[in-house]
Amino acid sequence: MTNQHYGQFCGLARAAEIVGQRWTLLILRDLSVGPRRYSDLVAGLPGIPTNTLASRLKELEDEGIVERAAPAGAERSVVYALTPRGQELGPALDALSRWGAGGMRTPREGEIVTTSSITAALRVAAGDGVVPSDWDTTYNVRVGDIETHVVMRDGRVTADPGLLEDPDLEIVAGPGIRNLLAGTLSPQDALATGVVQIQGDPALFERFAQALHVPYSANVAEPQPAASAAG
Amino acid sequence: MTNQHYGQFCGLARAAEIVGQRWTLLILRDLSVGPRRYSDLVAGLPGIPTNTLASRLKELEDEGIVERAAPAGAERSVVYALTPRGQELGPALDALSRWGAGGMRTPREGEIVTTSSITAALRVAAGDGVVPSDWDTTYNVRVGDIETHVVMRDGRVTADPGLLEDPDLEIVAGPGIRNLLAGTLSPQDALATGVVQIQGDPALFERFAQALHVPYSANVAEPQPAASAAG
DNA sequence: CGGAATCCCTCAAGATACTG
DNA sequence: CAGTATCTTGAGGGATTCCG
Repeated sequence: MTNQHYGQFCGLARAAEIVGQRWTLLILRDLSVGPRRYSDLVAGLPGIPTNTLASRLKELEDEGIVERAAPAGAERSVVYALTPRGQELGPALDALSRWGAGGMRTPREGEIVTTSSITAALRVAAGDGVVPSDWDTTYNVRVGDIETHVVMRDGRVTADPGLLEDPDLEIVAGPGIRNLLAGTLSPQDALATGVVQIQGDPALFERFAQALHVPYSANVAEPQPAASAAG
Repeated sequence: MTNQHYGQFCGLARAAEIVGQRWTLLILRDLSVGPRRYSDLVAGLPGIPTNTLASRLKELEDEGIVERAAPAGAERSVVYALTPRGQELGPALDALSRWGAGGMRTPREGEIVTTSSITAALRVAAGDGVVPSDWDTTYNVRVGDIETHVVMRDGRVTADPGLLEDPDLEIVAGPGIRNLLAGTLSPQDALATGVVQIQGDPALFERFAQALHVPYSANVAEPQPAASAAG
């Protein structure tokens, strides 16, 4: 029983045997953004032991979920990518992300964001990725020292790591940008309070907030509030 | 770091901290079928250590995902149920179930099915649960010694544990019924090969197969085939 | 330098017994 | 019935070393 078998002929049990392994969901999240080298994964998953990462990658490869791209020719870097079977996990990862996002309020002590986490969050926030086809807007989004960009074009919205050369709008924020995307903070208030700073047309910022949404669950129990009458 | 914190302000990471715990997904699956007593859970999760179950239930209660129903009056049995926040996990559990089901072929050595696993699978197989509103059909479904029933009525299809008194169709099968629901085995072949036995109108059996579908991934890598030229 | 394998240690989880 | 107590095991955390 190496890999946590539950002994049940059940789709959820089979899924749990894989995504229930520590770090696996985050590895899959990073790979869902795009192919990554081993060192990229190490950098994007602070705290992961290198042997655990190596084990997970091997297991996922054995399961047909991840593939190693052979270091062809002068390229001396092994690249890991999701297989088609791995990509089929997308809807499940999205659903889990939404659920988890719905329960997020403020970052816990020491919690960080990574390029992959922001990019994945923006993609999930884009939902089906459909926007009005006459939108043609590019955004650079910086959260802390993380750099990503969003493009709305041809009726689609996409999010990817890195910055664009000459975006229509520059957005700089902290993790509090989550409240904007959750709808608990209006674009106007986000700017007025300084939670988000922009450089460019504020109308494009409203468009940004209009196209991207993360859930906000009303059913979250607050962990031990001050003993008096809590909201 | 008791409960596997990943240190990332990310919905998926937060979700992983909960559903990544061993047994948690299966506990949630069982509770998603309906409220359960401690002993029900123990019985439905063969192999779970009782202290692990107790820990999980406590953690899930602390997270606001599960609630203990107080043993009111003469009832001396504690009942666990999903909170609204726990029910919000439904789409994620369904997505994971579908993905896992897509990778299932035949049961591994010793794998079993449980009442909750079958019931949950039938619910997932029902998709959005919509059927033609003129269908009014009841089924008893036995898989091994597991007893469940399916009702199609008022345009909805539901699945629940236990048997009905006088169903329109009795279905008896093994885990191979999965191939019927996956579409890799026709209702006719299922009957002809004896994979499924029915008692009642075969047309109702075709309706059953028509309304319930589990995924079947074409992208599954078969585990270590004979060493020669593998697909 | 990127991509791991190895070592050691801790703690979560497995197994079983026992109690309110 | 609903857990707690105790002991054991092994996966995973952390650092270092090795290899190509």
